[in-house]
Amino acid sequence: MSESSAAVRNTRQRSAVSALLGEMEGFHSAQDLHAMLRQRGERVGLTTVYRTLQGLADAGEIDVMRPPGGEHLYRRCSEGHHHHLVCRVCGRTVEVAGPAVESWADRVAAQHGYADVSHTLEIFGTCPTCVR
Amino acid sequence: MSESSAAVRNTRQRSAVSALLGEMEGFHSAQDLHAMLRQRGERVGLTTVYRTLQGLADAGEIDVMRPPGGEHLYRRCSEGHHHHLVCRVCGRTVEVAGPAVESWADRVAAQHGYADVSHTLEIFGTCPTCVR
DNA sequence: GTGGCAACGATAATGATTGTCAAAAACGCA
DNA sequence: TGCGTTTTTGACAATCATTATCGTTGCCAC
Repeated sequence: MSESSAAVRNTRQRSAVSALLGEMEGFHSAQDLHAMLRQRGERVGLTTVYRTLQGLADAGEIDVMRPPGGEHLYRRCSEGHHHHLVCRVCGRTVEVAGPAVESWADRVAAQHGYADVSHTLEIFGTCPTCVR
Repeated sequence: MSESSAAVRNTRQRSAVSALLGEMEGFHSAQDLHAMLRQRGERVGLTTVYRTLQGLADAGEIDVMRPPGGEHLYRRCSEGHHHHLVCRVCGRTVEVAGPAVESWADRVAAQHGYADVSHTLEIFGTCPTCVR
């Protein structure tokens, strides 16, 4: 019943997922990542991949994006809070920071008395390459 | 063969869905709306509700929200482009406009050469009532 | 009235995510 | 280092919103 028992253990599978994310560029779905691990010969269950990704996301170590009509995509990205500019065609992604937006969201929420504020923001467009 | 052949027909079901949305407050899922129509004795298929909602959303007549981990929610709301501040607990929703955010998003996208820009933004928090 | 064609709708299919639970692995401690 | 406890794992089943199918219905133009 102690509160110190919330130990997170180091397991082979957790390391594998984390390592894979470290080398990957761009966003990938849980199923994607699972398939890649399999190809490498890592023996990891799909369930575990989901759990690990969720854990990492909760811990803020990875970023989750939910494109319209698709599965969740995960990516290791820079520490601070930021958003994504995603190409609608090829998926190319740029990280963008918008301090003004953050403060605006907080301000608006506070005005209405909302507490514990968070937000999601994605920008979609067609990247220069795909425009042609 | 005229270009006017993209006729949208007036059907009982389409009217029913549209009318229901007109009287409802707040966001509701497709399944919700379908159940309500059923209770009223309107005979409408679930498939049709989905199709109709999609059509209305494409036409910009209703608004779609995709809360994390849940189903799509639909709502008839004001014409212009706006965003939502949603209570994480009770779902109470406030429409908010953020002209600064719109222009910021457009500007950022343009800087990176992205065209045909759109974006999604939702703010989540705990409303005053639920905080207590 | 009638014919063409879009809309409907019951049902099945899809597919990502989550729940289950026994077996395996990791960590703390002696 | 060895052992018990507790977390974690993973194969499989379940869930559940959404989409596809396809024969039938009914709107609308003529």
